[in-house]
Amino acid sequence: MTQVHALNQDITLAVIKTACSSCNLRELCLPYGLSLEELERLDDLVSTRRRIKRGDSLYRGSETFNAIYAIRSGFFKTNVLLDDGREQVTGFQMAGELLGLDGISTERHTCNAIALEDSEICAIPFNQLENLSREIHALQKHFHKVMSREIVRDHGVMMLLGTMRAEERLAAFLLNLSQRFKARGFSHAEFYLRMTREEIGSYLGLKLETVSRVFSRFQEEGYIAVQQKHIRIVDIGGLKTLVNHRL
Amino acid sequence: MTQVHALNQDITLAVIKTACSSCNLRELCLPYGLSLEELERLDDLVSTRRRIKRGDSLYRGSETFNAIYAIRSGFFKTNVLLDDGREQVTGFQMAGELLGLDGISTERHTCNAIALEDSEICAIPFNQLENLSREIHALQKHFHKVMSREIVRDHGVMMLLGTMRAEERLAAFLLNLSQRFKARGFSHAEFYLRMTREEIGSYLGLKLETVSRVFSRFQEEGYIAVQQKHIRIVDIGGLKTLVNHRL
DNA sequence: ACGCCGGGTTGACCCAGGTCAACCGTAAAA
DNA sequence: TTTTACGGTTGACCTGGGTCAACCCGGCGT
Repeated sequence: MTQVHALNQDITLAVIKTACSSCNLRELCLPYGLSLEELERLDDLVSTRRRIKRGDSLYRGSETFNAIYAIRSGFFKTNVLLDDGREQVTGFQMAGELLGLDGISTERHTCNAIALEDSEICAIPFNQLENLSREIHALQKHFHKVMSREIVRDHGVMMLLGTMRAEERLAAFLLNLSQRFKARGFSHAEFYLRMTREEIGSYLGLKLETVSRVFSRFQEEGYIAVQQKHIRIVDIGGLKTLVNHRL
Repeated sequence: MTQVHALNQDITLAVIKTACSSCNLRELCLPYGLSLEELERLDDLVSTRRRIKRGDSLYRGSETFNAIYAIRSGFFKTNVLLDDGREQVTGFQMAGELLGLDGISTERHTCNAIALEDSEICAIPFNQLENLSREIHALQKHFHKVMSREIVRDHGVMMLLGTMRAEERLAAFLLNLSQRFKARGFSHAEFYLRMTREEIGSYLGLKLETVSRVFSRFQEEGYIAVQQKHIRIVDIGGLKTLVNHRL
């Protein structure tokens, strides 16, 4: 069993060995703003690339932390579980985004990262990243910005959870996804949701039935066309209006 | 007018000139884990100390970012405003905690930091902090941990806003304050709330009336004694039970 | 081809917490 | 000392979204 697993890993490593310097996500990801020479030094550091199958976890809460992860392809959710079983999805992450920043503070992960589709990740040993970022100013600067961006993003979610009604939350959610797909060169108007209604609900502080109902209402009112996980945004301006102006 | 202001600042600076190395918050704050020699280098960096009067803001959203702030004494809230006037309080900060980390990502502040009582802060120019943290390994490490801790904290708030009922939120809120006061050497069982019911409500995604009612109910049920802003926790175990076990 | 199952939709009903409004207490202003 | 104003409390009522339950649909395993 262990042997088979190890074998699989070797094959996996061989297949997807790819460098930051040739990764088309480098402008979204950690290498942003680095010179070619600096990029190569980062390459040396990112030795481990790994596939994660849909439903498997990249890491789990309470595991010891020693690396952060960049998503090469695929889609993840992070969640936190309460003793009594309640789940809070704390984020959805897509290609070019970093996972695991939560683990730095206590040197243990504080949430679970679960692949919502077959994914590939690059593991970046954190100690080495700290070492390198002491030498490469641009890397240090960018890493700090990435961490800070995460904090700002979380404040946005707090705003959403604390002051918005269901329709506003879902409109904001769709607009956010749309904008992120667009930044990755995909259509901003048409995409597949990788997560279930229940996961969306957990993220937005709503029940799955409410998510479903609001999607239906959005469709009736001509904002979007939904069919299961397929979303087409028909009236993006309408959604934007929904978010900011209380009815 | 400007002259008077400048004069006041001079006096202020003279009065509260104090070094990190002799600050009794150093174990909670940025200097954590530094050697004496390292501490002195950090001292050089923290040149500006400033008083903020109750109600005044330390910084406002969209101001350009160039320093982070350590609270020497006092109490702050941070908030974000929506176009239509809705406010979301994103956090309450007390002595030894850092403010302004949100500004790193875009080099502009993304929220307002407002003093809830007369306070004193130390401004730490961020560029210089980055420079120094490239030289002092322990400083770099600790700064990363502080940023990460902020992310973890925000996940906690998301959990609270996304899955908890009003009583659970308020119990969690009181326990959190209690624990932070304790860490600063104050009573963990008896303290003054620096914020209004409305601000608590905004932070917890509740209306001020609900906050008031739940406090009254907690009092009836013997968990706490409230009188206006004065809180005494009578049954800390009871509150803890409330948080984790859905009734 | 069929049945199963997990995810999604929809309806009927309910309740936690929001809303609106009256009133109170304390602390600063006059 | 009195006045005023702001924060807090409490009550009556309302409603958005939760709950419970039935049903639907599409993909997968047999």
